[in-house]
Amino acid sequence: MAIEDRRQRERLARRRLITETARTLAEREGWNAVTTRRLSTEIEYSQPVLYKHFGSMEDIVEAVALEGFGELTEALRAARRDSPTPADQVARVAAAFSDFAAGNTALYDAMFTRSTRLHFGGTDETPTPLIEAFAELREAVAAVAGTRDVDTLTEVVWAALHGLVELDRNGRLRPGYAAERLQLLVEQIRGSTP
Amino acid sequence: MAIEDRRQRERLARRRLITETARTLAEREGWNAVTTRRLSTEIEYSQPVLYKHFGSMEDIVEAVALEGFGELTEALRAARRDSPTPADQVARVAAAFSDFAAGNTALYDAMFTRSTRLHFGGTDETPTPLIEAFAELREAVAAVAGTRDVDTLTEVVWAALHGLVELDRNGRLRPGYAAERLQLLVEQIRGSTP
DNA sequence: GCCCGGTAGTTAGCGTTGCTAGCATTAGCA
DNA sequence: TGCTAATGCTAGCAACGCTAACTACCGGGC
Repeated sequence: MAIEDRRQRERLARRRLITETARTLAEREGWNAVTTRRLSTEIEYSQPVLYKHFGSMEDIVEAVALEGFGELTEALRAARRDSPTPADQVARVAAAFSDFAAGNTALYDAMFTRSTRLHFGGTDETPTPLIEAFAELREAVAAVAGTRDVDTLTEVVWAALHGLVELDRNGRLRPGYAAERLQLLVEQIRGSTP
Repeated sequence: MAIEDRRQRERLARRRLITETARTLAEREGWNAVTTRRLSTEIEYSQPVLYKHFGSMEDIVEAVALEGFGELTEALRAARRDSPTPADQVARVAAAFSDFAAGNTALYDAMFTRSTRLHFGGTDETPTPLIEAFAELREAVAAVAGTRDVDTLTEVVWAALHGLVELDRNGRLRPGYAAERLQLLVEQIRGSTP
């Protein structure tokens, strides 16, 4: 069985090679540059090899997106951990979210605009990385929610953060005021929390 | 010169025929169905005719998006006009925004995710429909802003509304709770306004 | 040690995409 | 009536996602 193990190891390694190459290529030249041909030459294999690992180009983006949600979770968790008081968590986590988006443009794109199939609720199971990232924000929000419904409030904050990122990215907001917007948003959420 | 007038009228009519066909086709079958070939057969002209009016497919989407911003402005204006008190405008306008997005899926897509080139600030002039739509929301927000900076607050609300629409649309939020989210958002913005 | 089956990986190609060069045809003015 | 210019078409290019069909090779059975 050792031989089968080695094969599976190699398969996994190549799968990771594909997603990592796709990601770095996207980060460097944008997702439009990530074509099956370009990606295959970049990994020094022929095109059909991609399809041994993924059903379609979209599946590759989805794999990258999932990886991104894992990293986002880590970033939010670290921000929460480093907060001096629970009430500060929202501000820290919000900033971490914003920084993550700014520092991983293409990755964020894969996570939030490029992958249509990563759903939340519904019948089919939600991918755990998605749940975990959301849960981190929820914890931060819960500390200042007061009488407000935590789930709803978290969704609103989540949406507001995403909206800010996306509109800012597309030049739909005044440049140079990102920090002010983020601060104002956090103030609205914190309300009169100590 | 009457002949030249007629020609220009015809050109304009065909230009509108293109954008309207693109829009209805997108609304019916999604933007993926709007290819240059499909669109050209739909308007009963050959492909190159499209390029006599627009530089690229993206330009067509942009034209549709601009039209959409005009209609959005109208919708927000009407919502504001029908508000019983100025303090109610935010809620009405927010609902109008949400309804607009729900009722014009493809159009909203063209406006907010499909058109990358419609910028706000910066050196080049911002398209007026964009300014006007934003201004309507700004008026509504101003009525409850209090000591908060109106521009920043408007941008935050604008972003939150967009984020809610987009995440909801992609199944990233709990289905069936859109109204609650919207209400909670408005409450945060209104604060303790009478 | 030799053959044989399954896997790995390739080449070549299909249908479709956005976009364009270059040719007809028609309309308007002299 | 004949010339010019605009109008609109056919045909085709390069690149796209994806797949069929073939070769080479590795590993286990006699």
